[in-house]
Amino acid sequence: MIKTETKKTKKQIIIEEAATLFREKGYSATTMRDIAAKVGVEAASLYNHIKSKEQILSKICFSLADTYTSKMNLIVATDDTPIAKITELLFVHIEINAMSSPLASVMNDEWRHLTEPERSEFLDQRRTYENQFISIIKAGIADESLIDMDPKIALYTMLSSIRWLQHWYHANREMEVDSLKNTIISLLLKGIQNK
Amino acid sequence: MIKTETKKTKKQIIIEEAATLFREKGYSATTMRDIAAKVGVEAASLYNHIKSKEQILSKICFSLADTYTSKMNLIVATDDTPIAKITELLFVHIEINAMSSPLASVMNDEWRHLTEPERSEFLDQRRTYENQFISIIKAGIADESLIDMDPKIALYTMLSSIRWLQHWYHANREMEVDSLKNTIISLLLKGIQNK
DNA sequence: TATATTAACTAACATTTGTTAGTTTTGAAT
DNA sequence: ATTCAAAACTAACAAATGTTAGTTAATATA
Repeated sequence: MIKTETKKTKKQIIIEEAATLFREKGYSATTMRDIAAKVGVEAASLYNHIKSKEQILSKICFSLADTYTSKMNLIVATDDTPIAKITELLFVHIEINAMSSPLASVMNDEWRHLTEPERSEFLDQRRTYENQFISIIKAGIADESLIDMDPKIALYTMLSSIRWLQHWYHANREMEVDSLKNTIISLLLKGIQNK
Repeated sequence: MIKTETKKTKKQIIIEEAATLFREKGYSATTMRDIAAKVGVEAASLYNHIKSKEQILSKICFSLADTYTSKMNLIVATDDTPIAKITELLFVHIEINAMSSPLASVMNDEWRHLTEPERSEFLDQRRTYENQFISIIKAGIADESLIDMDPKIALYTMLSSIRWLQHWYHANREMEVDSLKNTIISLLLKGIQNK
């Protein structure tokens, strides 16, 4: 079969519907029959397209993890200032968490239901990403564009601060994405205090 | 039986062990038999102390929600400046998320498995809390101690930024809690950018 | 049209799940 | 020592779960 890019494969549809359910109810509380009903098919028919329930989760986690990884590699390769790099990375996180589907919620909250060896692979990939991010923060501290602080705390606080978007934003679409971006970035760079 | 405060009731033990498991594996993936094994008892014996699995979750969510609510009421009643109030509230959040048991994780991540009417009650209580917090932020914007920004974005970003502690901190106990507090508060008030 | 592959279906499976029933053990108060 | 309630136990349940087997319908290729 020729795969055109306009038409989604059934596998993709299954993964997307599953992701929506995983975000709503969590991985464990979502049954194959739930997913099948959303797709419009019997539960057993899902297995013509996917190998197992866990493979669906795996595909979700790694597809988004790969997106983050490749973005990071692009940004690392530039000779932007540390602050410019961080700003760009935060843009990526905001965009993915605010806009992109339920994938972000699922990757962030349900990865722990992966079994070995996928679980370790996922954590390795995440650790690599975090280390790259921390190097950028350290470079910013070194050239004194950032205040002297624990880079790990700074990283986790920044990344964590964006996570609420994945739960809240799709219910509050009235906010403009660009103003959202600017508000959050300004908050993280300059804080909330006046002067 | 006389309830002394030094000795935990079996019900409390069950709830604590359950909370640990709910944080590790999630509510749905935790079975009554898992909990029973941790308590050192058969699954059926749990029902001499608790009414249902969901009641355990309910107790966890509301006990911590009540802690937040009463802290908020204390702080609202003072005549501190908005920034002082916000700082104090953030201290509370940091302390609870970093120190206090698995309750925080469970309340934050597993409340959606509550069924009605508990689910709505919980959400009502949370909304009330958030509205009180937002009022404080608005007061700070009004007296120009805070920069002019969307109070909702500021609130969610700040509260969300602290959540990583519940997942990460108990694995990284070497950090001092006080320095952790100060770093995060400074980051949120003044940002990461130098000058 | 004939053929071969893809993907749907029904039926059933072996486990696992939360929970109840009924019984025995424990331990404190009389 | 006897009593009685609290709390443990064993056994079992009905429902739900992920998945497989076997079969039929749909669709693309020859």
